[in-house]
Amino acid sequence: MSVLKKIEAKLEAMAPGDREIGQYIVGNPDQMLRLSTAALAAEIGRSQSSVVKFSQKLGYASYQELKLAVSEAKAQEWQVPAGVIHGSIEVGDSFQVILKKLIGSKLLSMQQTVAANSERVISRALEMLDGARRIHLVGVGASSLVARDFSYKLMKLGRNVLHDSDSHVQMANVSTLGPGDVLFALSYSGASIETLRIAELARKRGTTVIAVTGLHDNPLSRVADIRLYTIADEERARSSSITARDAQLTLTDLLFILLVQRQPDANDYVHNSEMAVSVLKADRSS
Amino acid sequence: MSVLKKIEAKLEAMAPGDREIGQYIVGNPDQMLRLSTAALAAEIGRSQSSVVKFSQKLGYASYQELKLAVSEAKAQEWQVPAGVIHGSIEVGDSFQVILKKLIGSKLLSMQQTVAANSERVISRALEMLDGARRIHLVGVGASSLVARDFSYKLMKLGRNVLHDSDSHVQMANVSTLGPGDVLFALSYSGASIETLRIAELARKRGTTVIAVTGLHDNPLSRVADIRLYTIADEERARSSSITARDAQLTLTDLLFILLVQRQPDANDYVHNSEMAVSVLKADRSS
DNA sequence: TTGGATTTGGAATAATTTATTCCTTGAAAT
DNA sequence: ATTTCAAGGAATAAATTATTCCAAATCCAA
Repeated sequence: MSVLKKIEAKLEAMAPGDREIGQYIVGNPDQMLRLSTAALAAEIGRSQSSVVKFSQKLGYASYQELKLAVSEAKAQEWQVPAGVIHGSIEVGDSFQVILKKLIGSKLLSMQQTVAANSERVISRALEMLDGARRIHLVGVGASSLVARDFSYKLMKLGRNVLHDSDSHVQMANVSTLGPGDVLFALSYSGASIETLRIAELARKRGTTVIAVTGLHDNPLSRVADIRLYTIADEERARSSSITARDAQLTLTDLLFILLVQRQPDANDYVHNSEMAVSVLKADRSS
Repeated sequence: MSVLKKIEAKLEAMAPGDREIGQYIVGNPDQMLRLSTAALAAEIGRSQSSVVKFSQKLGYASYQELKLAVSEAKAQEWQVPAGVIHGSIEVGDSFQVILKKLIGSKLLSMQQTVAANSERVISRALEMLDGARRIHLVGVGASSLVARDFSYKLMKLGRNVLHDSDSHVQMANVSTLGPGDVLFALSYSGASIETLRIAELARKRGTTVIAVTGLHDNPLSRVADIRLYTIADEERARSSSITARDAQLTLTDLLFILLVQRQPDANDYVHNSEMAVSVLKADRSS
């Protein structure tokens, strides 16, 4: 946990003097970094020594160490840039601000998505995908694109994959599935009717269903054998479809890479398929 | 630019003593953060005052300021986790390491991609897209998925969009284009034959061509009126298709958001299209 | 070359900052 | 009421940082 969070958490239990110091640091980390113990003490009307003692009570060897920790904490915060999480992209924003907010939201959804899925569940999903006779990928709308992207990657690994962007075709394909096959269903809402029906049908036929949905209760994940979750900033319609897609891609990319890890000859497959495609490239200098 | 890069750049022009100090800091930023001027001086066998002077020559008011700058620089580095840039995902990597590397590469390509396109070029592209009678999106393979994703978004804004994943159909569509239309062509290599031919044809018909390619010389961007660039970690086949796609998406997402910004009624369009889709959702609790 | 000018960089020292010690105060416990 | 102990500040010691000054090295121009 970052120092700032740690201080914030302990604030309650602190003596009044220490609390004032803590509040100041949490509230003004930037200033604090450029203040000496005496200056900080003056800022809040306390003694210089109390600031030093504050640092030590938190377990740091020196005030400088505390500063380093604060600096680091602020850095981690950059990762999820200040003001980004709670502020959607606004009409008045400058180009630079939009860039920061866009990348910030993307990063946040990626991080939260990987954090939302335990290694255990991921490796169960891997087992299933790895052992599957056939993998059927379903999704509609934007999720369909992610499904297709994942299907390309799985094909590169020589897997037996089924995907069509037309949900009727998807439905028709389900009737050929059975035990030993895997249905990989993507839907951020977890409520897309077509995807849901297909998952239900597959389940009935004994096919293992892996669902990738948002982290809210939803019908699709209730149907599934293995539940994977994606996190996007739901509130903001303007960016939500972007981050929901990024989250899904992060998850499928992760699964792909982990499959490559456990398939010794994966590089050959990938290499061969890339060679094959390169025949369709023009000479770059032509 | 980060202090470390700045120091590295100036290293050449420095006096021997300063160079030694600079090298140490660049090489051991972590240690440096915990060293006093005297300790750092002792470390490399120089005088304490020379360290102070070094800080001042770099334009910092004090050694502490330099430390803050270094700490910040290191923080930015964290964003692109240490070892990620130069290390691809290896077979022996643990789950946690893979997560970090994956997100690290994704973040890096997003950041570098937005940095690679000047605001000027982006706004020219926007002008074109905004004023276009029709927008024709082309791309094959993975780029086709990005093209489709972008086309969905443009449709949400009520734009006149043309896209088909079949390159023959794409080609057929080109013949209906003319001046006032825009061709948006995606290809990381910039050498996909179909996309290239389509772009050439469109150009001949007076259509404005916007190309999104990797940052190397390539035939597609040579044909284009407006050149946008994507950055991916080329070297590593295993992740390159992932980051190339992420870079393309970052760019198209950015364009989409900027279009929303300049279209006053955009929210209505987006809202309406989302309402329309929600008819196809099951009740989440059902 | 040679002699002045400039730069480099260290020693000494001043100034500032940090850490410790010691003491007072006040609140809780007995 | 007395003891105990935590809180917190004043004083001071220790350390770190900044400045000044000077010697040596280096660079130029004549």
